[in-house]
Amino acid sequence: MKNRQTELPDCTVFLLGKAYQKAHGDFKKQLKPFGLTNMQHLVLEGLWYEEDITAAELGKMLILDKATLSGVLDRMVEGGWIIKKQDPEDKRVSRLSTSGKANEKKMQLIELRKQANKELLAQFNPEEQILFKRFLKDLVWE
Amino acid sequence: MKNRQTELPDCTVFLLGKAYQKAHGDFKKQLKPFGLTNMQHLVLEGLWYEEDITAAELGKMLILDKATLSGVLDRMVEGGWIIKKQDPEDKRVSRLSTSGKANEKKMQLIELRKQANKELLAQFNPEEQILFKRFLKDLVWE
DNA sequence: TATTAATAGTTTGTATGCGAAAGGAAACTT
DNA sequence: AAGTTTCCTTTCGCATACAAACTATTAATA
Repeated sequence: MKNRQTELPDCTVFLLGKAYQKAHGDFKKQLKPFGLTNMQHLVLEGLWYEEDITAAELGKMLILDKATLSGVLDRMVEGGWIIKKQDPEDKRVSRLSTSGKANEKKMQLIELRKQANKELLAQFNPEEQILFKRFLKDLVWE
Repeated sequence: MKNRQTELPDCTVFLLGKAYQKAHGDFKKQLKPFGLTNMQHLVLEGLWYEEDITAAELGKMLILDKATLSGVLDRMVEGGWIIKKQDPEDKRVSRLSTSGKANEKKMQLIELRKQANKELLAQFNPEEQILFKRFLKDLVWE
């Protein structure tokens, strides 16, 4: 990663991708001991933020394609991280909740994310951190 | 995309991923008429920057895993975008070059990327643009 | 020089990511 | 109530990503 950017075109899309790649990779390593992927951790955070929601609602919250989410949820049910129940009111709907196994590690996993974010931004001063996050939010939500 | 971030944890890794997802998706749409994926476009840019390099060198330039690159290059050879030749000096090495079909569209494709970047950053003023790019570079290259 | 180590690429397996189409269910229309 | 539309989700196909194992080849060294 010591390859100076003199070698590369001044492309923000590229930079954004590589910055994400790095942040994603770093967090991935920290999650490995737990047997969770980044996506699975994100789903847990989403469900802890709002329990018993539908897959569609979760997808909206996390800005995830329903097609992507479908497979992720299946693997998480298999892995015993979440529970998926058909809504009795509306049979189209899957209601999602976290498992006991997941909840046992809740504090630990949330702390892990906080730490990862702190480390990611450690090289910036507080004002820069605020600014950077503002930029990202502006990009995501126009 | 009107889902305000009040719904989401203050997670920079997440924001970075979503900002990338959006930038990537926007550019993807613009590339579709050309029959190129974002990755394939990136490879062409890399080869126009430095022709006749090896897959390993390209991977280093673009910060790409060799396993990922291997498949991408295969599909690009199939699609007639690049030419892959075994190096006569070192039989392990593949030397890469762009095809005539690719070179015909070179100016157009480079312009497309420049436009995409301009649009991505359009909501920021010049100072903010510089700052944002600096932040990203700092993240990627520490 | 025979052996070992390092390098370049491919392959395999798992997990995203998304477009498109399909399936099932509920809501709406006439 | 039959027909249409809309909604939630899954499935399929293709394209990244990356770890790990493997092949082929070259370099290093004992």
